[in-house]
Formats: sequence, C-alpha cells, structure tokens
Amino acid sequence: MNDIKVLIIEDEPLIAEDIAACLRRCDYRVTGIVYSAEDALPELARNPPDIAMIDINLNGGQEGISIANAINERFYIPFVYLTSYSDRKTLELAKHTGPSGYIVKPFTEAGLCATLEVALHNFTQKNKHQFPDLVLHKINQLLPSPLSMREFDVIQLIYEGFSNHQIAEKLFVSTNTVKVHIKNAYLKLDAISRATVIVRLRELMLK
Amino acid sequence: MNDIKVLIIEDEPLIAEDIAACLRRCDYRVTGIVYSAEDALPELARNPPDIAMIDINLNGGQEGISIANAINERFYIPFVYLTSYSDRKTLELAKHTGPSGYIVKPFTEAGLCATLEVALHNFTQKNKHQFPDLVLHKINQLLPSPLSMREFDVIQLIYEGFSNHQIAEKLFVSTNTVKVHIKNAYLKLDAISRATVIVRLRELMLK
DNA sequence: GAGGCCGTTACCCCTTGGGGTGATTTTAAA
DNA sequence: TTTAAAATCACCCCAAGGGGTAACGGCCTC
Repeated sequence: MNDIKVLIIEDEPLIAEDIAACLRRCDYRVTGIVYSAEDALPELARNPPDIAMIDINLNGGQEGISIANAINERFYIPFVYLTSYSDRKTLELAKHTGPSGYIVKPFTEAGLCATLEVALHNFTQKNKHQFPDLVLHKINQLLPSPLSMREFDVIQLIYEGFSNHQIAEKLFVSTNTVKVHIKNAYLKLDAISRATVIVRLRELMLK
Repeated sequence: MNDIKVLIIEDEPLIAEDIAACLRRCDYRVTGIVYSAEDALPELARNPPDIAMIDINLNGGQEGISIANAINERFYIPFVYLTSYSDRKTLELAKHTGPSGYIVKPFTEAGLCATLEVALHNFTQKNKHQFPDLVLHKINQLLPSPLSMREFDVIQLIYEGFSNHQIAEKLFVSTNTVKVHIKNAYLKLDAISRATVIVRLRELMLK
C-alpha cells in the first residue's frame, strides 16, 4: 500500500464510488468522500489528505473552484480536477487555481492513477525548488570539501539575512567564532561575501 | 488563434493526425509531427514549440523518455505524455522526467486540450517562482513606495551577488551613485544590508 | 517658469565585515 | 595514546559597505 491519502469531492455518489474503487485498485487510500463544499473544508481540516480530487460542478454551481482557492490559501496540498464538461470559461477559471491535473470524464482507471501519480511527484519536486531549505547532506555532496556542522549552522543564518552579531547570539558563541566559521565556509563555498554565499547556495540547492 | 506552437511526437501517423486535428480545433498551432526520437531533436532545435506531446512507446522502445530527458537538459519547454498503456514501471520512469501532464489513450478532445491548457499555465507560473527574474512591476505593486528604474537595476545586481564596484562598472556610473541608489532602495524595501535585500526579494517574489 | 522626481556625483563618518595569525579545548578517529 | 579535525575565542588590520548631507542637470507637469 502506498498509503497516500486521497479525498474525493464529488456530488454524484455513484461516480464518487467509481473513482474510489479505481483509486483503491491503484493502491491509494481513500480517506473520505464528501458531496459539497461545506463538507469539504471541515474534512480537509480534520483529516488532511495528501491530494484531493475535485469535481468543479458541485450541486449545479462551480463550488469546486472555491474549494480549490481555499486549499491554496489554507492547506498546502495538490489537487486535480475531475469534471464532466469543460467549456472555455470554466477551464480558464479553473486553471488559474493552479491544479496539478485536469481530468475530463469519462475517465479511465489508468488515466486517473497516472495523473495522480504525476501530480504528487511534481508537487513534491516543486516544493524542493520553491523553498530551497538548505540541506547539509545535499550541499556537501556537491562541494569538493564538505562543510562542518557548525559552518552549516552559520551559513544557514547568513542565508536568512542575519548579521554576525545576530548569528552569534542565536548560536550562543562569540562574534569572533562566527567570523572564523564564516571565513572557513567561504573557502569551501568559493564565496567572497555574504551575498555571494546566498547566490552559491541558491545554485547548489537547484542541483 | 492562441498561436501556441505544439510539436507532436508520435509514431502512428493516424493517431498523430487525430491529435493534430483535436489541437487545431482547440486553436493550437501544430508546427510539426515527427515519428521518432532522431527526428524530434533536430525539429525541437530548428522550430522550437511552446509545448510538446510525446508518445512514450516510440517504435517499440521507450524513446519518449529519452526525448523528455533531452528536453529537460537542452530545451526549456513543458511537455505532456500521451501513451497507450501505463504499467507501473513505465509510469515510474516517466514521472521522474517531470512531465506537465500524462494522458492515457483513448483520449478525448476536451481532456487533451484541458491538460495542455493547465500544463502551459502551470509551467509559466513555475518559471515565475523558480527564477525570480526580479520583475519591477510585480515588486512595486507589493511595496508602499515604488522602486525607480535605476534602483531596480542596482538591487537586481545585488541579488546576483555583485559588489558596489562591480555594479558601478556594469552600469557605467560611479560607486557613489550606486551607493545612493542602494540607500534609497533600502528604505523602500525595508532592508538594512545586501543580504536582507536578497531575503526581502525572495519573499516578495513568492507573493 | 516653478516645483518635483530622478539620476548623477562628491565628501564625510564610522560600523560591519572580510582576512590573517595564533592559541586553547573538545571530540573523534586511528 | 597519539593524531587530527572541529570548535572556541582573542587580537589586529583595513577595505567595503551603510548613513548623512549637499549639490547639479534633465525631464515632466502643472
């Protein structure tokens, strides 16, 4: 079992069950099926899934779009639309919510699962790029001479824009110590200033 | 006409024509149809499309995957897979090439176009985030007091890690001038050092 | 033509940061 | 146990950068 939690938001119970069955056969775990926008938000909060499948045209309106907006604002998960028709105007609205996929009914099991798979993969990849959390491991394997633990602590704070004095306070050491670590890190990172450190780290984290 | 250029890479002429017809009806411009990986690369170079549709299983192999890898290395465009079957192993390989979509045959016209639409939209959005080409317009509408043209030039170079002297040379002005621009930009950006400028810009570009 | 904004430059001050040398202690490995 | 690397801190030096003030020409707008 993948143990990937999926929430289905679909107002037609038969179709919802059909989707759920497909997903289960593809080793996904369907943690909920809700039939309206009002039910969706509490469910997202109570039992947050890894990905959501959203029907755009819920109960005659386009509540799916507002659910997507809510997800973008409050929950940090990917979602794919699964809808029965797609006029240009709806599609235009929908794509601006940044869905990770858009499936038009009738769907196939293979198409459904492949789209979900790609969506999840791209979403996690995207995170790595957008918020390059500095990972010592990754940086070091790209450097000729690896950074020590403490040097990493220091350059991490430089990356966040702190001064030597601030860094010293945060790490409970003297500013002299901070300066030594920075100097050594400069050598290893081939940098000559705080700004170039940040630039180098940006490059390294984007592989 | 959207004037969005699409390249179709598909070894079965009938299916390729079917796809092309769908795309044309959706106002896309099909700028090429190629039947193999060898033909694809020159075509991508000669007549670069905005997006590519790739069949994974070209000529009995999985040449589609290598085309995708080539695109990721040499061309900076999105692509979607359009394939007839999808076993787990192929899908696993395929998703690691970071496709913007994955369509399983048989496809519908609406599904095809919606996937392309979403793929293109997400790709351009992604660029804005991944390479925060500092866009004056976007930054300014988030600032209480807008940056002037010249101030923007300067902070852009700070973002790239250059020193005052280097910036002065690049812009053909005195370092004094650079310093004044930086000082004014600091006020508007609420920054106190080059490093904090970079951090602030990171924040602003991620909305 | 007067007032503003922008870009340009100069000169001053002085804090911060980058660079060098050296020394001690802790920690880990050999 | 010896050796090495990492971490800690203290000096010193000085250039680069941040902060203030002032001035001048160009351009646009009223």
